[in-house]
Amino acid sequence: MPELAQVVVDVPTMQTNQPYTYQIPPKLEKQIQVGVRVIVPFGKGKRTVQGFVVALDNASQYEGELKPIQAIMDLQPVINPELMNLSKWLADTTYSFWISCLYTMLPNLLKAKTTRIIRIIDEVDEHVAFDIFHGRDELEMAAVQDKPAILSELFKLQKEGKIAIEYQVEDRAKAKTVTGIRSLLNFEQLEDERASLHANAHAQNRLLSYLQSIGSQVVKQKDAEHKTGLKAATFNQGQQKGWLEKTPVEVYRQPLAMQVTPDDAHLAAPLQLNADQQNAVNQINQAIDNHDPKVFLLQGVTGSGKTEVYLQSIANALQQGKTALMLVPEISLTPQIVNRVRRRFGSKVAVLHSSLSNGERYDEWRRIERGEAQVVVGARSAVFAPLTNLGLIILDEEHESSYKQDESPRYQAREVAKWRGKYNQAPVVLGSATPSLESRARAVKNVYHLLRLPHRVNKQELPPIEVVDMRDEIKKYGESNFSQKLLTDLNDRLQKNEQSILMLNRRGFSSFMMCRDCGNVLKCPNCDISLTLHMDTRTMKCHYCGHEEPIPRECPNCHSHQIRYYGTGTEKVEQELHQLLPQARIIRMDVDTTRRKGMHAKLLRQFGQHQADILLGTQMIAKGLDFPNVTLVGVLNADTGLGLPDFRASERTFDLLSQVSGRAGRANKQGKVIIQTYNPDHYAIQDAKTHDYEKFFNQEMMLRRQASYPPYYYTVRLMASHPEEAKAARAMADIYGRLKQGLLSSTVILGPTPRAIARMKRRYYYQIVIKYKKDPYLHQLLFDILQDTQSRGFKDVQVSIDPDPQYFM
DNA sequence: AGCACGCCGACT
DNA sequence: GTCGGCGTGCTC
Repeated sequence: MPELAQVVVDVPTMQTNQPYTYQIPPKLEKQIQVGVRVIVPFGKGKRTVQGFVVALDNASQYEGELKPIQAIMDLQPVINPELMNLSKWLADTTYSFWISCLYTMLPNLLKAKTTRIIRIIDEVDEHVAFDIFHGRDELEMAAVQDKPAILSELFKLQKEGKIAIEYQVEDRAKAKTVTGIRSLLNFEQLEDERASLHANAHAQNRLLSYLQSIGSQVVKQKDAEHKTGLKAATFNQGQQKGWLEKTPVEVYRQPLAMQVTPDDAHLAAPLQLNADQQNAVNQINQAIDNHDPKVFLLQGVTGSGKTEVYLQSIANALQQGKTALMLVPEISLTPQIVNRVRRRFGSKVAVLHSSLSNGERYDEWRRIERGEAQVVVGARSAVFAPLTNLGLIILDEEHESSYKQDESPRYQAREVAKWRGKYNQAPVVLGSATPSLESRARAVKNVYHLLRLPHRVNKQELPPIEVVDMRDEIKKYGESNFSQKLLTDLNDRLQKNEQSILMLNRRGFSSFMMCRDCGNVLKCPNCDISLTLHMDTRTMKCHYCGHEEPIPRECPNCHSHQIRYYGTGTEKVEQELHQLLPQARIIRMDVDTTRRKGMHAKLLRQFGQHQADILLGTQMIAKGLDFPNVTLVGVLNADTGLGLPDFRASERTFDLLSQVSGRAGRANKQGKVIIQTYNPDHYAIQDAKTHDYEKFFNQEMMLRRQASYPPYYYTVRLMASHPEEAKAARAMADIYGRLKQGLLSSTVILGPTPRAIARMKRRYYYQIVIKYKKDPYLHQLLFDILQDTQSRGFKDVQVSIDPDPQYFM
């Protein structure tokens, strides 16, 4: 029996980013396992924290006295051996805390909430008892946290021993329960009860029979009522008479209650594959069967039937007794795709949406963890789904930037998927119509295995794309979001009773209030950014810190009333469209109209049922939607992303236009795409127009090579922030010096420069970008820098490191 | 993070 | 002379 446990504690700092050794008390030694959560004393005082057991041991190098583990939170490990290994690798490669990585892999509910409670333990004077404690004998620390006067008073009382601070670690993970019943008597005893009943007590008589029929089982009371037709009151009588007892029964919450999970007997059959699809499935299946952790890049034009390839490969993995993980970008985690997987695999499927409540997410997670679901579909964080015996991992739309988490731990789900593939000896399939340059370049070098689906399943041509030069339009017809060409075609579709999709590209775009007299733009008081108008709440909001203020009636600078709203939001476009095409029925989809749970699905369903003629939306409508009656797709402003100081701007624009084009003419009707732009000659737009990925790839690779960007170079971004600009700049200059000295001369260090949005949440940001091919010193040096900046000499400076950043701005 | 220790300025 | 500010270091 091991006597010691190595525990990673929930204190996310660089200094505590290591396991601590604890004694295992004899009464806990049978229950303790690697991967369970524990409560341990940590530091001075009575402070306790949650932690994870990461190893069991018999000896420790630590000289001091070891404290004992106070309690175990889990009966079974919540982190299995694979995820334990993964968490360590994740912390190392993303420069983040081990504890943060462990929590990232689990549903939120397993993160403990610690509360500090102040309790009166001796006589205090009336002022304290009433003004601070409100007549009670305890108080939550959080209530007085930001009141320094009270805090210092409490501090004194603590010194005098009149109050004490208690720490409570509270486990929020609660299974949902309903009332269940269980018989307290055996068959004969129940029979005896029956003998003493009145002859007309039919209900009770029936209850007794029912109790006899269930034996010692626990049954949900609702089910029992349903089965017997008896009322709750009868069960209460039974309880009073001592026939039965009520006991909680654990149930899963019903996240998709509205959607039908088909009966496993009525699952949809696989579709017939074409030769290319069959070849892809064969190769993937072979890798599954041979435990070959190969990475496939499945490059297929929109409508080429990638999803069917995924589904049939998953089916094969299941047949081999293995499990499968399918990741899709959040934005395309639509009911359409989810239902398709459910129709094929029924109750074997677990879905991890971002829109699940914490409780629902916890329930789905437990279904996976207990092996009740063998197929998981989900967005980025589902890559940590606790599936065992993985046979296949799929990443759909692998080029999507949402696979990278933009806060610590800044992991790239694609890399995590590859790690798990290797660990499980399972193939990984990266699917895309427009692969990221990184992935395609690896396929060229045979690091990945390229599979192509060059033909659309219905043999239909890709829709013709027409590019409209908006500079000409404005000269001829004045300012409008709609070209004559687009209006004519929209009208035409209305006549034919066909549908259209309009997309407003919101990237690099802001809608703001500006004064026409003095040019003053309304800005956030905390951040270096203009406020955005939100009509739904009638406020101006800051997208970075959440600051909110009323819409001004006059300019705060010159008090002119000529303050107006600029920029194009979906709302404004919708209004304009109503004026231009009064007869058209429009559904608008953006963050405002889809915020409420289930609205996303509802709006899409309405559009699918042709309750509207035009679907107007932001990027969220570009992916994965498949409406057979849509024959026109319009992009109102194709190039707003091109102007951004971002080396992936062209790639993103090309992807977006290619994706959105795929929405037109999916069934047997010929579709058409109109792209409005101010940069009609840009290669990203021209190549999208001709559906020429290869040409775009070659052109973009050339530019990346010239400028030493990925995939030719790796990149890391360092950011430092401080409430005072000079302190942030100074810290960064310091870091620059250390990098310059410690790294190879072939490594390029850019900066330090203020970030594009230099001030956010009252802090100033500076950044450095490092470009390198291979630098053996980099990894350790970055860790050293993190360590040092979090201790001395860098007071209040926050430093963070972003490996392989998605944006440089 | 949260707490203690220890070193300097401004008060009873 | 002490009280309390904050910079520094440690938590098994």
